[in-house]
Amino acid sequence: MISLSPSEENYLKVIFRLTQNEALPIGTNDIANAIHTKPASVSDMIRKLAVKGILDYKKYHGVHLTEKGRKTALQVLRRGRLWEVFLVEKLHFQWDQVHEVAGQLEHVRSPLLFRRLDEYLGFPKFDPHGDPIPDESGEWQEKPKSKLQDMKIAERGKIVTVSDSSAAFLRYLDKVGVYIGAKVEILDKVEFDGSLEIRVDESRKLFVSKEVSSNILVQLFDVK
Amino acid sequence: MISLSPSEENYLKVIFRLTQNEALPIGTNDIANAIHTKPASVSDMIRKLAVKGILDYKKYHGVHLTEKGRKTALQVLRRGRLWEVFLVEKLHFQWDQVHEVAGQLEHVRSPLLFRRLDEYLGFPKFDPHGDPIPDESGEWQEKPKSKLQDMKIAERGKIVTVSDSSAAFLRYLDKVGVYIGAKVEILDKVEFDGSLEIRVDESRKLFVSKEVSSNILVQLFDVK
DNA sequence: ACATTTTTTTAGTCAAATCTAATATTTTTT
DNA sequence: AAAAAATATTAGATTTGACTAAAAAAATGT
Repeated sequence: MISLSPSEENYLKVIFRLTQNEALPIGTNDIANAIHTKPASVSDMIRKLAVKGILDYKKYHGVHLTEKGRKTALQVLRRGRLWEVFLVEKLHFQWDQVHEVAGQLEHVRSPLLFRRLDEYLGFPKFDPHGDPIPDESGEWQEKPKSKLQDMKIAERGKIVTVSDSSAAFLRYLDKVGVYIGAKVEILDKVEFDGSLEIRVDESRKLFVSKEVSSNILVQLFDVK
Repeated sequence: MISLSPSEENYLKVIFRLTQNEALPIGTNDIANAIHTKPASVSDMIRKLAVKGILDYKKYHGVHLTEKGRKTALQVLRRGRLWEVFLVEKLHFQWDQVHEVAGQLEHVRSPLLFRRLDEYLGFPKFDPHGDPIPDESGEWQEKPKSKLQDMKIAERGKIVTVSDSSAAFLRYLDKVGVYIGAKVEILDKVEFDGSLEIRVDESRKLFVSKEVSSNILVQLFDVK
């Protein structure tokens, strides 16, 4: 196994995340932005990671992780997400308090520690945000998606996709402030027309029609 | 609260330990030795810590922690020892496996984390090696000491002091390889003369007379 | 008391990771 | 297609923590 510094691990994690979400080529500005550093520093680090065989890099043409880079990134994610589960389930952190601490803990190096922690937590497959936890060989389960329309009252989840991507629909979502990644909670279901009252991002309340809620796909959060 | 780098924290911890044990002035060589670095690096770091008000330092005259330094050191110890309890009690590490991992974990910064961890572990007063865990304000309980002579068969502990410090006695202890900090386990007690068969440091077996074992003070390890 | 040994400090390098300022390349606009 | 804007890279500086080699101070032995 290759050994990276905490700083290198942070770059790797961010590059992995950015290259997953967007198929677009990702640039030094994106990375610099995500990691609170300057583009010049990113250029330096990218060259270094390329030498280590973590990613392929051609000047002015963005980066793309190698298989080795992908595997390594998954292990960093694994460590961070296991800690997140620990912090929420055992130490009763709120799920928005875990990020900073997990970000420090994830750089601790000890295979035994993570094997034991995993076991202690009952081999969780998802972290408190619903993101999958890779196993030691980098495999993970996708969390099943359900229609917003099919959720029950009081259930909560995160919006992950839409099944209708017409401009009209997307424009509507934008207007009412519903976006990929937003947290939703079902407040009420109206029998008559199948419309829903939902809460978005723990704050705004909103009514959506059955047509709309049938085209929004959500990952449910674990209940407890 | 003052903020130190992991490296500074390591120096601080070692200086605290060395100045506790030995009343003698401790030198750059001692520190360099304990921390696997070179005396020259110690000189540099000492000057830096003096500037931060962690210790007093006069060229060629050793160091002595300020009150601020002592308080800060106790918090580092607290963090490391809480993790040691966690690793042994929850993740079932052997107590000789915890050191390296706890040494990484202790540099994680988050007051909330340690308050919650402390609570989760049931506010332990001692770590798995029997060392006391300071509370948030730096107070700790001394572990009671008992005579080696008074231990029962199969009990284990760590030698912490001797009540006879004559040269003859110390020379004897030296000769048979018994020293402050050594782990002992009672293997057998001889009714006839009160002598003991003990195991030192998980390896060597040794017989000691009643006179000897009455002058050796031990901290018992927790049974479980 | 002075020579030797040990300990401590200084001076000068080095590597990692960052930064700023300047330059180079690509993309977008007109 | 040239000018302007955005993005990426290099060059050079800085900080942190370490190192080696050499000088300085203190301790020790005879």
